Amino acid sequence: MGQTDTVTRILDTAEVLFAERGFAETSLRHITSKAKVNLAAVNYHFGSKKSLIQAVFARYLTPFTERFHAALDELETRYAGEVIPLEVLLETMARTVLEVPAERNSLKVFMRLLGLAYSQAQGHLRRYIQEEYGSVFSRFTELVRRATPDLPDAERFWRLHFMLGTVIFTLSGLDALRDIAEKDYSDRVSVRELVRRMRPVVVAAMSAPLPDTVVATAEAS
Amino acid sequence: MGQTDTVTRILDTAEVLFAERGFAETSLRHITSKAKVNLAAVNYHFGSKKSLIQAVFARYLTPFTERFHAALDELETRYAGEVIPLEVLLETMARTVLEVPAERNSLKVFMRLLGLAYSQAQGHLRRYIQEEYGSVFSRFTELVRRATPDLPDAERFWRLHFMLGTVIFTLSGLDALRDIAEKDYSDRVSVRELVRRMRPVVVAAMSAPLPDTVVATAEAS
DNA sequence: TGTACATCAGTGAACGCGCGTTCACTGATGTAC
DNA sequence: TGTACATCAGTGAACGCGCGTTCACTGATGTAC
Repeated sequence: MGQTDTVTRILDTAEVLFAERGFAETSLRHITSKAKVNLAAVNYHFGSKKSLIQAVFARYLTPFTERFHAALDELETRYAGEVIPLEVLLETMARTVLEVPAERNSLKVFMRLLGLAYSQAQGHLRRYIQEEYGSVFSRFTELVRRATPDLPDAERFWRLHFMLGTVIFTLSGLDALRDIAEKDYSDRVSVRELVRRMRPVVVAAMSAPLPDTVVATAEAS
Repeated sequence: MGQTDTVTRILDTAEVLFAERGFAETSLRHITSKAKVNLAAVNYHFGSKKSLIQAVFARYLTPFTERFHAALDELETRYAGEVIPLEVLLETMARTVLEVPAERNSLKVFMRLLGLAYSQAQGHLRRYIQEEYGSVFSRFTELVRRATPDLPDAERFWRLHFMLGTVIFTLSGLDALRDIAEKDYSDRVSVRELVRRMRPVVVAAMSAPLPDTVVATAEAS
């Protein structure tokens, strides 16, 4: 068994188990026994469990960042200084998000990892992701700013995070929600299908009217 | 130290630590030492760590369910068989959500706990919440159904959860987001202010056009 | 060409540690007669 | 009224267990001379 093989088997198994059960709840023993690899191999190849977790993320984030930058380059060239419409920006992001994990593993796993990373309050993970993701996300928000010139900056900030909440919550809690949807509505959805359903919702949310400037206590209509 | 005191100290400390660090990452030793209570007291009063987690939820959900039922009773009386508008339903839920934790602890903690509960894929917690408090949510979604008669059932389910994601993500990561908003946009918001900003976004999201081919996909209800 | 040594992926067993839980016990208060 | 017993919140120490990590080791392959 060559190095590449062992390392890959560990990463493949780890990402699935992490997504299924969370980081703390997944032991190295579970990973290595399922991957049919020696227990000590994780520490030999990655140094620690923490580094293994970061390595799992890197396999997604590095190609994502690369492709998203490329996609934005392409858009900027195509629109040649013109404002890129919001729908196009969102569509491009969605396409890139769907594209990258499709080459390796499922989007669900990636999103659950992202959701877990966000819900880790102490967050060495969030900091690590910020470093990998930061530049491409800033670039994206700047383009969104130009596409929504009537939105006050603070309002746009909050709405983007409202939508980030939608995406992360839905896709990271996917199994739970899918169980309920199937039980109550006989509705079996793929991740792709869900992302498609989110699109008009996100566009409508970003284009919603501004809240009333006067804070009223209870307005019935 | 009377029973009430010990039990309350455990619950008060546990909910804060769970919200900060997650369930698996918070040990009983950490809880009991911070609460200045004997380690064995948790198992004495609650039976197990799992039951303690459920008890923490019950302290929020029981009063919430009670008040929300009462608020819906009042609405149904007021509208006397007429359809209750979506805005009114959302406003009523928002008011109840804001009201309950204000009596005890912070809304932020409650939302973080909810977010954690949903992201546990294994989900004894989700099942517990569903069993104990499902009825009030069913009642609410039935009223939402009447207020949005043009939305397919499955679509409404997903959109309600998209919005649940917005609320949980935003309010549970409140401190961090608020810091960024203030630093970058000089925008200081209260929780009440944020909920006000969410209202038009949520209404727009629920009223968004259906995705292109949604009816064509396999779901025969 | 043969010999000696270096490198390195991989291994099996053990390490110490923190975990949730258990258990025999205490001491205060309530209750029966 | 006094005595005996019951109840119950709370305690201190220990239990067994699974955890991440370490370490001395193997065995295959590469390299120097």
